[in-house]
Amino acid sequence: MDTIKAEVHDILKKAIHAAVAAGDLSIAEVPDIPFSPTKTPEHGDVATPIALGLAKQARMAPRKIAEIIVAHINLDAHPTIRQIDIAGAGFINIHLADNWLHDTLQTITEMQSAYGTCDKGAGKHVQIEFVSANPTGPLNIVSGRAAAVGDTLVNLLNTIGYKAIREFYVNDAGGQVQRLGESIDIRYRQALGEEGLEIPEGGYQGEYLREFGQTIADTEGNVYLQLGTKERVATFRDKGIAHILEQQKKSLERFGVNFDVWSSEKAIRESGKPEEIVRVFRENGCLYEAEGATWFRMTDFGDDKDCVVIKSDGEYTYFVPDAAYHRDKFDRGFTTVVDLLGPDHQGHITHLKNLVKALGMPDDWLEVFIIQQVNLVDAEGKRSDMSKRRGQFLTLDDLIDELAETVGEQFAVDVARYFFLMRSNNTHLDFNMELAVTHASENPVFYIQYAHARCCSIFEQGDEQGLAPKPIEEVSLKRLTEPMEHELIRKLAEFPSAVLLSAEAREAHRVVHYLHELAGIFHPYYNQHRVLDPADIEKTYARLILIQSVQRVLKNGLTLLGISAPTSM
RNA sequence: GCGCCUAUAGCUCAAUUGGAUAGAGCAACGGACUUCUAAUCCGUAGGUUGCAGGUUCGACUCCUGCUAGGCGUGCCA
Repeated sequence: MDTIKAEVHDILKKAIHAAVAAGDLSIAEVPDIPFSPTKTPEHGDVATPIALGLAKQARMAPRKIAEIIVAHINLDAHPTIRQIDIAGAGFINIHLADNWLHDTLQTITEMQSAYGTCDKGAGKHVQIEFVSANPTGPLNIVSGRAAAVGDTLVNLLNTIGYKAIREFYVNDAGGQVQRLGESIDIRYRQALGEEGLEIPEGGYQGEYLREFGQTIADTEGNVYLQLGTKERVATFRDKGIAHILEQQKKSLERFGVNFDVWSSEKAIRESGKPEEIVRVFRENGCLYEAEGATWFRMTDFGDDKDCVVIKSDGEYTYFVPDAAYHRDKFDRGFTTVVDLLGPDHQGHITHLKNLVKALGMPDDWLEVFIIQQVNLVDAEGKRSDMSKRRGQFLTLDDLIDELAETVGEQFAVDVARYFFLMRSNNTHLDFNMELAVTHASENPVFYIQYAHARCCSIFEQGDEQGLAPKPIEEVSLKRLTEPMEHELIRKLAEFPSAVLLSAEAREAHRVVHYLHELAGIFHPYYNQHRVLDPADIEKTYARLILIQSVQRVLKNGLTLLGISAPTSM
């Protein structure tokens, strides 16, 4: 598709230049030629609104311009183009010759799992940082959504030629983990029978810490009571971080997400980089002292308030290690860095960008996206709130457990990933547990998987009937004459550009929709036309090639999303 | 108060970044299994794209002002 588009692009450009040279068209310069979607077959295979765009410059009616451009195309010289129409307000609709369709099938057959890849991002290194949940509790559902999106984005970027990695930033330093230590301390002492204790304000109430405290008490007894409070809390903090991080890793692995790099905030703080960052900020005049603290001039970057970077007690606020961490990313040589943040970090985006700017990194080097919140919706459609602090929330593991009860472990992961990926990043996602569990069979993910399974089933049946696929060279693809076959191949040809668009926009949901559309053409085709037809062997072989291609694209697409492609259902 | 996000069919969401008649899935209604898997298909119905202006050949998309909801908002990350 991309090569054919390039070819058509070239032909149109030459035609416009020829029209200008001949004096038929008077325009200062030829803009880039855009392509518009062709929603119906009548609009051809490739369409462009270029004539509409030139109307103002050329001071001519769009349809007239389209006619002039088309008049300068010699159809005989371009066998790939079967027919050119001018339609609507002045759209140029191009119908391609059938051998283009055959070339598409040829390409898919040759490339197999590589179909959809390109080298657009060759030589560029991208880091995607996502999840990065505090090591203070089990991963919640928003983290699950971020995990699915980040994981898929990395797949997409690698597919279009980037070298992309998954990175998790562990916030294992600072106030939050301090309160984790304090909370575990309370639970531990409670487990040993101490009474009148309460989790302090801002601490973690969750049941998981009660269990953890109990486990420590059971296995190690009261040895920690001999330590001073400060030392004991610090010990529990470190034990807690290690324990919870391990749980988080397990959850992510179960969800099919494997990070390439785990970074530690503690390590960053101890690396000397924060001091260096502060020095640079100070030298650049970004800092000043007030009220016993050190402030960063966010207002110099257009923000309405300055921010404290060093507290009056001498500790850094999160801005310093965050800036140092991004400096670290830059020093590691990434051409682009993508941060996927949770919904409660919206205000942090501009701060982060300002800090990075103050460190002299290019404006477009850092991309920040918010993965919006996930609302759990119950049977009545009522939204339930999630608060980690209050300890009432559904974890990613709970979600998969619950789905697995009905559809099994593998499909549970598939369904959860699909749900998380089906919406654009910054829309709030309503996750209807009841629907996902009780109406599992109506879930859209099965629609796509079922299409794949049906393809597999055809080959199984074919084998039994002695109708195994033949090599494409020995098949007469001209036998694919049905309009639906034409439509199917057009959709297959779109796959690489769907992947490219999705990756460049950092929007994984586009691939989901693409696959759903592909399945939406395949199922009706399957219903109306028999592939295996012993009465017409030639047609059967041609259709088997088509089905192989559909199966291949479905599988490649599902693999990008981390969703399985079952051979039977 | 200020900043960011969101508002599209009864519900949940798309719309290739300004293009042709705004599309899917649920839910509703009516049909199709002696034929490669009915987790499927075919059909019907459903809209002033929150409101009011503006920009232009053309607006769900961009600009301004409203309205409603969510998140955030100087020593948490």
